[in-house]
Amino acid sequence: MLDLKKLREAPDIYKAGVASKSPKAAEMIDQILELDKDRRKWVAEVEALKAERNKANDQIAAAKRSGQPADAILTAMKEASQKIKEFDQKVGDVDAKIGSILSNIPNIPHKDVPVAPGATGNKVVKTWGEPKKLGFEGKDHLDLGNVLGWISMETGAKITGAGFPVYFGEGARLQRALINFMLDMHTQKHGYKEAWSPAIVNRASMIGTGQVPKMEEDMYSLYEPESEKKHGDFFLIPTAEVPITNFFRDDTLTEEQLPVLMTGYTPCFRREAGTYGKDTRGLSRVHQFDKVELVKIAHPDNSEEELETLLANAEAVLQALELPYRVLLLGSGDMSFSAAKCYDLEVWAPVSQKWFEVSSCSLFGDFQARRANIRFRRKENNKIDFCHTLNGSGLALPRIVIALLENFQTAEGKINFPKALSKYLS
RNA sequence: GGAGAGGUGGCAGAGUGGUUGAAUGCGUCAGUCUCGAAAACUGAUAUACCCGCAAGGGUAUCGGGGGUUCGAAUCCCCCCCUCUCCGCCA
Repeated sequence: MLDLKKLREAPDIYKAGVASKSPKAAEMIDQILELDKDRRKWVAEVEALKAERNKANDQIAAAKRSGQPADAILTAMKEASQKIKEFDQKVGDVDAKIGSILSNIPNIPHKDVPVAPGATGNKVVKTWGEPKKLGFEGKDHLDLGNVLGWISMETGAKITGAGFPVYFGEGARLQRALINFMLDMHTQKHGYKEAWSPAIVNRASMIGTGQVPKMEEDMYSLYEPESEKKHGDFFLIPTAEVPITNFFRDDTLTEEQLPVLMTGYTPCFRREAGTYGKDTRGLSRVHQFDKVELVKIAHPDNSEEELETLLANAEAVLQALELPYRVLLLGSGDMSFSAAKCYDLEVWAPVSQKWFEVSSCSLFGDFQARRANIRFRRKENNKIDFCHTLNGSGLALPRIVIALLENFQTAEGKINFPKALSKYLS
């Protein structure tokens, strides 16, 4: 959620910022400013009326106490109250309109972000390791997974539907191994506190981190509007970012508590509507997957540095797994709705001959904190201010499995997992 | 799922239609006292929004939403949450 006050003061800066992510959304800013003018007019009027009514109420109370009649004020106030109700309605309507438009306007990019449409602004800022050459004709991850009996897309399709992989044997164990390996690293080496959370959240949480209302269609929803019985307005989480960030919704933290560093494993559920036929082979794009997430609630003064360490924490996983990767700084057109600055980590798969995105490390500024009302109190002046939020995958499993299988396969069709995993796979 | 009790400021806890943004206690902060500290005393101690350069003024907020009323923490309705008992269950 953008700050309406700042938007009012510097509309052009915001318009340019929003336009660099979504030209269409930028048009909505003028609408908002118009409505805001309206709103303030009505607020001023209704509040003046209420002030009058409050005074009259005191008079009525005083009259009653001393046994005087108050009929004249009473009838006058009856009318005023009717008017107040009408004006309140108007204010409420405008508020709702502003709120619904504002909640559909994306965050504006940080100054470091290249401004360019689509993915054209993305910049490779780092590469680590050498893209591997196998020296023999390898299989891609799905063929390997099938031959080894570790991955079955067919079984998943039978019990659920397309895009729900089932893992068997060592393939199943590999999931557990990766989750434990990553959680141990982040809690023991990087100072994160582990959380284990529900995978179902309410609407307020989805709004808090920005998935709803804009991307509601991409979310699995448990709401059944046509049903007589209530099933609650619930969603399956698309990422642990949602529950973990919302732990702090409506909280006012002390300055000493910042930064909050939290990690957690959860399953993630994504409808991926409209992406059919694009990079969908095997594990590249699935509807349910597992992920270890990193979340930070940071002080606004040093949130940019926190993004760099968050990125380094995610990179450490890939380095330990000896997987060649590159870091992309996303351009404005390719960033997610809520992000102000975002790095993608992409890992190389030598048989698929592709880079696979395994992590997005994002700084949201106060965009999510405003929506979720996550604040802190400054020690020096006792004033309350919004926190900054950050998060990044650390990491998502399926594409790591792709990279592990393809990079570490032997000519004999076996997998020689990197040392870092031996403790978890032995 | 059934029955009951409850949800008030940072915390505890009054308040059942009118000078209650909310008694009182605790906590916190500042001051007095002290070599310093404790104690005691004095004062301060919410958030959001609107008007205003500011000083300041105004409005709203007692789990959330709606209603009754000139006026709601207080009355009515719906929802959420917590606790106790029963049922069910990994």
